[in-house]
Amino acid sequence: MKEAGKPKGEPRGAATPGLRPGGRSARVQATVHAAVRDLLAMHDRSELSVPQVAARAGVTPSTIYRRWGDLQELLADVALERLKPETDPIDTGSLRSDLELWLEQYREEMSSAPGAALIHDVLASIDRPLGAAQCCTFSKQQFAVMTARAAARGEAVPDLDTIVDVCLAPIVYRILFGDTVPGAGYVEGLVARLLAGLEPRPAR
Amino acid sequence: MKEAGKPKGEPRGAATPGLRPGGRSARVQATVHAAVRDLLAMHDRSELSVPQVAARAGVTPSTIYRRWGDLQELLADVALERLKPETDPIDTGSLRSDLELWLEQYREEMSSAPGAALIHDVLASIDRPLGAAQCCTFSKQQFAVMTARAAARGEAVPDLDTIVDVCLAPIVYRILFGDTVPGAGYVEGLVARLLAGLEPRPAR
DNA sequence: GGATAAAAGCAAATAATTTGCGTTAGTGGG
DNA sequence: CCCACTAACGCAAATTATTTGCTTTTATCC
Repeated sequence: MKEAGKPKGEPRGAATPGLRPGGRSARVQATVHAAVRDLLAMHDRSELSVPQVAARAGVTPSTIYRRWGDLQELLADVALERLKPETDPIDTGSLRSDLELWLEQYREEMSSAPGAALIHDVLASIDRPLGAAQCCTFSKQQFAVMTARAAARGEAVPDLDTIVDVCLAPIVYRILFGDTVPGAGYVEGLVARLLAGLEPRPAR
Repeated sequence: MKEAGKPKGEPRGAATPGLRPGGRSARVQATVHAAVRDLLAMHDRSELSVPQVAARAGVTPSTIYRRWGDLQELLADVALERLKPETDPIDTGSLRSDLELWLEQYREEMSSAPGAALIHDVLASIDRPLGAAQCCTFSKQQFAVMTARAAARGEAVPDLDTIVDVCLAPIVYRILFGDTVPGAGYVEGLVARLLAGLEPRPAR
């Protein structure tokens, strides 16, 4: 029996944000995250357990349980951090190629087994569907940078939600549901569809 | 430690298909499925455990472990069955309204907490990403029925993959990633976007 | 009907998770 | 700078979940 979901007394924080930004707490978090990354890189994820992570991180299992709740939450936390973009999207001079480049790179990365695992981990978090939302926010922020630049150049730009719907969602959907794997030229088609709907002003 | 993923000796089957279609095996499967559904309807999913399901189903836990592996696999199996459409999509006379009706119903159902949980459960299955693919296949089969009817009426019909990309993927994406929740009129917009790309080629 | 083997039951062994309590170490007030 | 305060950690016992070896039941095929 895990724990009821209703009257939870907030024992576990979101881990990343500041519970006690200070020394030890942050140190433990970093160590545990590193341990997860290492173990994930070495063994198969089916042989990953909380006690194992704890041992490698040099903390007791109860520390992890108290702070993250269970393995899924911990994995989601780690995955979210890895999904956070570290740099702004490359500026190629046009929205079309900016999008094509970024989306193609995203597709490439998330089509791989480890990439898909990241998305799965983020989605698996039960107590915190916030993680998935944040993951989506990351992408939208990247799109926002691109459209801002495009708008500054005088290009007509689509809505952020529309970019997500037309270009990002299909990629993610196909990865998650293992539908026909997107091949070369797929991303170009999505972007073309997005930009084709620009001048004609679709209802929204 | 769960079990390695590579050299698995096929101890657990896909559960639903025929390992031993006959009497007892099928009976146990039905009982266990029912137990999961009942418990899921009663308590919160955080207080759902294999031993609990076993107790309610009147089987020993080891039976469940041997057959499904773990709780996630079992939940995925149950969810997949519930996601299987039991009837053909309603024939309203046009592809546009057929799609609008079906997608709106899908959106409505999967936006709810229990609906979203079904999708999550299907995706959570590790040993069997096939479940998710099958889930996608269900939807495509529904679309196939609609487009076949439309084609018989002489309507121009889009590709199945295109329907998934343009109409289904955005809905699922928004549900999973908790992005801005789709409101009224959302589905109509998606279908409009899909069908807009059909006849009016001249648009330039 | 009887041989065969898959699937289930049972129970002991192992591993994971929870929990109470004492200890360590950031944080804020004097 | 020192002290009180408390969040977060460590430790270990208690609980619960999972695995596993072996036996028994029961479909399935001759």
